[in-house]
Amino acid sequence: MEREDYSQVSKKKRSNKNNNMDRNHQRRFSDEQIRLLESMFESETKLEPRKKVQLARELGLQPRQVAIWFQNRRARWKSKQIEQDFTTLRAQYESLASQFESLKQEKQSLILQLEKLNELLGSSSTCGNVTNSKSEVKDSFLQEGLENDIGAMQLQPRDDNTNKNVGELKQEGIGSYELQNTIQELGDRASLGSLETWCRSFDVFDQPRGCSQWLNFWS
DNA sequence: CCGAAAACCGACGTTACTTCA
DNA sequence: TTTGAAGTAACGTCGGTTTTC
Repeated sequence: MEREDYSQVSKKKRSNKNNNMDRNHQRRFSDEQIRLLESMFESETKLEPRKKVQLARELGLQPRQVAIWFQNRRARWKSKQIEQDFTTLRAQYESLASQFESLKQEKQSLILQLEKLNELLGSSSTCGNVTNSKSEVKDSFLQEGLENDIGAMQLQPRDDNTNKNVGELKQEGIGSYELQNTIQELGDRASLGSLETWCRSFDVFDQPRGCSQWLNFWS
């Protein structure tokens, strides 16, 4: 259906508040005019003065009207872009937040394991006999059922001991000093700051198009 | 060549109005 | 029929760039 020109809507009373002729002439451009303007905008969002005059002549409009249409069209395009960017960033944020939540849970579980290991270490150090304490620790590992959980974890390769998993260390018969180092490693792994600092470590919010404002918005 | 004034242009915010649910 | 939200053409202002003198 064709759009109605405002000038043709005789039934409607027009306000006399505004005396400007342009505002009373034609409220909406015709479908054909819009179609041409849109196709022009698709090829170039800014018009050269000569093209503007030519297009205005083709459309039966004033060059000023064409210029204003392009200005408004650019503004509409920009706000659409902002809307799309917002949707994308929100999706990214939600995905990161969920990853963060699961890491927090992992952290909690690591802390629990640490506490148990510290308890074991405390009770073994009171004994004073290294050989005994080693076997007690081993027995306790088996009793607590931690062997599978912790033994499966590959530690960061910082030195000879931490490059091995706990199961291997136990096979070699580790002492309480080595065990403490191992616990320290676990503690390092379990340290998790805020979502923001965690994200920054991946440069997630260091994208070029002003993402800090979104971060501020969501934080 | 340099600098001030004028002209031009685009972005942005706003207004007045229409359309539609 | 009324009303509020959304869309749109046009405007005013401001700041940056180019042109003119």
